[in-house]
Amino acid sequence: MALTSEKLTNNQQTVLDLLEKSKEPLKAYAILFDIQKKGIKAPLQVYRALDKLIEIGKVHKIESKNSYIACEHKNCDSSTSTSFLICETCDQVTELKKKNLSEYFAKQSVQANFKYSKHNLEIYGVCKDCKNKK
Amino acid sequence: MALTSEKLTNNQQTVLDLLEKSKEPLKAYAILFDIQKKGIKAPLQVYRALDKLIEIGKVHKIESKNSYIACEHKNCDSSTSTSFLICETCDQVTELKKKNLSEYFAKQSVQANFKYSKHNLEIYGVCKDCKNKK
DNA sequence: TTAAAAAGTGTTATAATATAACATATCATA
DNA sequence: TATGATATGTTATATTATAACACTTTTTAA
Repeated sequence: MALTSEKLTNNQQTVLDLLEKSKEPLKAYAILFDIQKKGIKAPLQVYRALDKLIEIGKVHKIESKNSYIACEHKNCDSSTSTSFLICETCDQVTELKKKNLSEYFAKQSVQANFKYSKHNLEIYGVCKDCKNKK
Repeated sequence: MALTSEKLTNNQQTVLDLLEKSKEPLKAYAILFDIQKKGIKAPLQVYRALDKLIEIGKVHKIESKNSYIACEHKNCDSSTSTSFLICETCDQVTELKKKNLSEYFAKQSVQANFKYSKHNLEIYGVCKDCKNKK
């Protein structure tokens, strides 16, 4: 079965729905707090749902913030690489398409005699909206 | 006073010495365990030393591994950006020089109308040594 | 179709990572 | 030498994440 049409369980769908509604990345315990009304009571239920969603590429983890965000790309079927623009002012996160970047990193890696497999990139700065507000 | 000649305190020097001896990145509690014989007894003492060492650019954090590594570059005076090659086989980490990468990311950011400030890049793959061992 | 395998659930407990708060000490420097 | 900044030692606690186990549901394939 294609990953993109994979059927989610209730817990997985509940967590994904919340992340897709959110403008910012959410922390696991913030997710837990928000969905307790839907019968999810324990951290493990959240972490297990997140693990699966990450595995199928619907959710990404932002490592430097211990936060999770729904993938913005339609039909994303991969959890391998992630690239983000993170606004230091408003915490909004934008996901970069990764094809060019992956190719660039693969090239850079070759120079170090290193076989590229995947990457996480977190770029910090000021987003469009916050630049304009100044 | 130039950052590169900044005098370290005993705790800071003890933590830095350990990280510089290590082939791999170390976790905070692993550092604590290793230096308890030197009078450091509590996690906070380690975290405070790490905070300072990171601030002056002598140590970097590898976010996806919650681990810390001594900077390989002489006279590194900045904690802003980091770029690593991380071997999935042996856990060795190589730090990439960041100038080219920073310029590249700054350019990529402009396209998204985003003002680049700094980045963390973690590239996973197989290092030279592990490729050869196969 | 049904038995076996795989995946998911609910729950309690606990591990691993990191910071708060506060009293005291050290050090640079004016 | 006092004063302000930085660091220290300590206890307690917050935050993030996983282990273990019994049970249920779904998928697969004989």
